[in-house]
Amino acid sequence: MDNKKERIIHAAIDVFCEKGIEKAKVSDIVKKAGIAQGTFYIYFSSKLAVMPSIAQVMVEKMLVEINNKVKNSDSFIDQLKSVIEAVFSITKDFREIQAMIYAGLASAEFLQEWETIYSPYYAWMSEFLSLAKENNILRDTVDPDQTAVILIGLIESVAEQTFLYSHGDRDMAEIKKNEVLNFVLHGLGVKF
Amino acid sequence: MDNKKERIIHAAIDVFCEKGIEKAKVSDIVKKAGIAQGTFYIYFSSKLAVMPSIAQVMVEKMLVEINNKVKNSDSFIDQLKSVIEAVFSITKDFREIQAMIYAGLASAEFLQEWETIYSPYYAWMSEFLSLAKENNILRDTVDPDQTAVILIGLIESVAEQTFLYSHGDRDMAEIKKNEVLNFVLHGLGVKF
Amino acid sequence: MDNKKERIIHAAIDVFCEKGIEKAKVSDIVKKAGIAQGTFYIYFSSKLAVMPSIAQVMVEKMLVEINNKVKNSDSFIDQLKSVIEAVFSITKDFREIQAMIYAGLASAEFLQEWETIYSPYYAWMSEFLSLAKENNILRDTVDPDQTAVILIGLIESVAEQTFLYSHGDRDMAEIKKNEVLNFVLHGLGVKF
Amino acid sequence: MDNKKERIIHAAIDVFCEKGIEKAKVSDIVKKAGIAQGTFYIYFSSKLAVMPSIAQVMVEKMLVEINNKVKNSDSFIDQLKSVIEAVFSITKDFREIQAMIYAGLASAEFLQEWETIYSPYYAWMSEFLSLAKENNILRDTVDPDQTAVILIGLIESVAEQTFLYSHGDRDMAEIKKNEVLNFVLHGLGVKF
DNA sequence: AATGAATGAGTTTTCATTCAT
DNA sequence: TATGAATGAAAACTCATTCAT
Repeated sequence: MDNKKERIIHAAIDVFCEKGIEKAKVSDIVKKAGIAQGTFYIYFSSKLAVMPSIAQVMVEKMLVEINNKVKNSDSFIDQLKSVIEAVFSITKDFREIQAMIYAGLASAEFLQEWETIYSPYYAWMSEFLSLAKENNILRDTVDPDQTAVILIGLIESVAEQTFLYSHGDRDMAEIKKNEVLNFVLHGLGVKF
Repeated sequence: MDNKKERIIHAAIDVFCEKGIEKAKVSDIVKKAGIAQGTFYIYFSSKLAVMPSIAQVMVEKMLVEINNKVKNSDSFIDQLKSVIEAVFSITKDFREIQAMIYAGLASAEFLQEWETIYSPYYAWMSEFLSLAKENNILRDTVDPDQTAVILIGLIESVAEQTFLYSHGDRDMAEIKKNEVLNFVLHGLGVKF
Repeated sequence: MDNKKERIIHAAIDVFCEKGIEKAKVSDIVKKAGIAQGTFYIYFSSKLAVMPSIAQVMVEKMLVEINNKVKNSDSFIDQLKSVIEAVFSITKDFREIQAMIYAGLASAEFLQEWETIYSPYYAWMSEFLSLAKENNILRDTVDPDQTAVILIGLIESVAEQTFLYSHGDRDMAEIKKNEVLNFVLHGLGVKF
Repeated sequence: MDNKKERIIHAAIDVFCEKGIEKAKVSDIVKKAGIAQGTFYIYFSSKLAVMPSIAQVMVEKMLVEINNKVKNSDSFIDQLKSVIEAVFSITKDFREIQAMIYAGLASAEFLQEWETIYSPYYAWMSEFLSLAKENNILRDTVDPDQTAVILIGLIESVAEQTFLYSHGDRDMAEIKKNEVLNFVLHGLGVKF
């Protein structure tokens, strides 16, 4: 059943979060998933081969979080705030996973896959900017596709940096988010 | 000789680039460095303990590249262009290492060290912005420290994305750099 | 259907030829046989339990080949030539299987079975010699049963050696066959 | 030290003899050799990779046994008897190893090696026959190289068959040896 | 009878680290 | 300092066999 594959992926995410990248073992994953060691290898050829599936889940989580936070009725600025909130929130919970995925990219035998997996995320952001541009809220020179990449990279990297160095300092996160919002608003040339 | 330590660090960089974080072995590193297995442990207490040294080298490389490209006599915009050039250039050559360092950060233990290592990089950028702000080139609301983090994250992440997905497409890099420059100029509220 | 059992045996022969004894898996056999993993165990109690059936098939092949080649109307020498031809021919095609069966013998459990399986082969050869002896063609001291073992061992081992070390060299096979024939004729004390 | 490699090879021979092919484990071998598990892999890349070394030792054992038994002062017939004794003796003690080596040959990635390893054995036998031929003891048509192969194959295969099917029956071995001797004397056309 | 996903004990294999030289 | 063979605990991975369907 595909149920088993799901369980492996989610167990893998949990274990990586708890134990960190280096110390996570397949045996931990299967224990958490409640399956036999051998079953793991029916679904994934090796420990590394789970990564694309994890990335997929992370993208899904991100899109769900964004959709939960961003209300169509809100103003563009509020929507942007919500996007930043969403990215910070997911990054806080899954910072290690994100780092692991980046590292996984490096040793990629999967490059083609990664593009496919991430495209919905970039596509959403691009669409979000397109809409705003059509509504004449952004400067004319904004290219939605290019800017989507910039926005995602910018927000994620600041979020990572935030939760990496300021464990528990809640104010710091708020300050960072505000600073990001402010910079992005100017970067996009948002008309108030 | 300190020469040996250097050789270990550079061999480690090479091996991590080639094999990725999971598969790099101490035996590969020492082979490449041309030293004995045991010698490694004279200079580094463990395999992970090389990481800070690698990060250090990367930061140095980055600052050297920036100092080579950025001329004090240039206008702020040209200097910014040069910074972007520098970051893209280093990222192109050492993308895997950057990813690895991010992942290495995750398995912490060294957190304190990391901040010390990276601070010259952030400090340079902050100083760069401070100077521009004093010269009234930027919008008043720019906070140099905060914005340094934003700028570095933004440029690096786009650079990574560029070289990860568009192997060899030279035009793509140019387009991305321009787009980044444009966005940053607006984000900083640069007065032309 | 008994058809399935046949398919398993022949698939097993193929797989053992291709992969060798150590690396052959039940999963390979069932894949080749086009049946489910579990079905294997309906027909054979374990992986090793196929071996006797394989040996049986090999003996049958050998006897069929001999019966095809050896004509009753031929002279003894021509019949002997044909026997050598037959053994060389089968060995050429199934060298790996023969070796595997020898190895399989080692892990016994089935010793009794093996004797039963091989006896028709030895019996044929013994009968062949008995007839010649009755016709006064062989030296008086030939013991048909003992000599059958000698003859089979002799021909098979040279054939194996031939096809193992002289891949594709057709002349070599002819030379070896002639040498074997010559030696055996003297060994049997054949009266011309 | 090369001492370790030796110990692994001899432990491997012991274990294969005791446990049979299928059931021998690397862990058994290292236990018997008195070394660590990992040490095995310094000297041999896998369990199968020990085989050529084992074959080498077997050839050496055989030549030592032959040299012990065959006295130059003996008549050719007595020398031949001693050769048969030697081959039967070694086969009795290491039948499983021989079978394993044959099977190993089948899955050969080592074919080239095997020829080199076995050549001293064939060379000895060829030289043995050459000498007898020069002394006019054999029929003129004997080709020493070809006949060496025939002789070795003949004696070994009967010996294997003997110890496989007549466990403990000492008389049977004697009968077989006599029969082989007799057949070979005729085959070689030995002049009494 | 047939299936094939699941099992998990058993094995191989790895590799960071040590230590006698 | 430098060496590199040796270690062995720890991990990955295999695969014959079972069993619910």
